[in-house]
Amino acid sequence: MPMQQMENGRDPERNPDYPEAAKMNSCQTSPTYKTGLSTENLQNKYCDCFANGDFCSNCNCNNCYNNILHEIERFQAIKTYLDRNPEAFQPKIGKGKLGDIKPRHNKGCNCKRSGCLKNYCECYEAKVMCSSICKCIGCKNYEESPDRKTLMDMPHYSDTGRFPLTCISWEVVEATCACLLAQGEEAEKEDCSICLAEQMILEEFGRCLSQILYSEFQSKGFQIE
DNA sequence: GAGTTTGAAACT
DNA sequence: CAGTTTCAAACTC
Repeated sequence: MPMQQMENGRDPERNPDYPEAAKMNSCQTSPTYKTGLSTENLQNKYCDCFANGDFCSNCNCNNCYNNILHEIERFQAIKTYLDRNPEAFQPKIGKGKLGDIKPRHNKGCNCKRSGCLKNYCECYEAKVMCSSICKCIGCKNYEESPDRKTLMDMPHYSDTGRFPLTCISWEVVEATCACLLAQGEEAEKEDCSICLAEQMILEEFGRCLSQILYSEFQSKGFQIE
């Protein structure tokens, strides 16, 4: 393959020999990248697909090297990043310190102006609290923050058609898991079949969900029929 | 949809 | 390590 063709990859504007590329750039949920993954342009950490260790597929990126056709270049880029930072491809959200239940951002954020209450903040975007490893200024994304609570209580479900997640606290999650475990143990004690055990656990999960929603509606003053 | 703001990542 | 630049997403109008 000629060098120019290699460099232009599957970009239909730059490489007329890849007319099918136009069909492939249909990324709806993933981001759109101008740089893609290029051996010349190692700023490829801007690409979430690459950062997550995934191949680009159905993205709109131009001159993309993050695909099976450029496996060698991709491998070299991965190696470069791992040499520089062995944790480069680890997920950003980890479990925090040993024994911690709540997840936290592995590197922490560096927000200066958003108060960590907008999606610019990686912690806020991942729905985790900022922690001691964050270097943010004017942080309002902590458990007792009144600003955060106000934001969480905002009825944004009215325009999205969804309910806020504030009803599902970690305590609720833990309680639900405990109920499901107890149900599983009971099924085991009674020597139920796997099929029946699954059914019992699912039914218990349904009851838990109902109770969560019931409590949430009541606390918000909704009428329950 | 265009322009602005923001912060992560890369670079110096 | 700190300051600067680049980039793409979030946000605003």
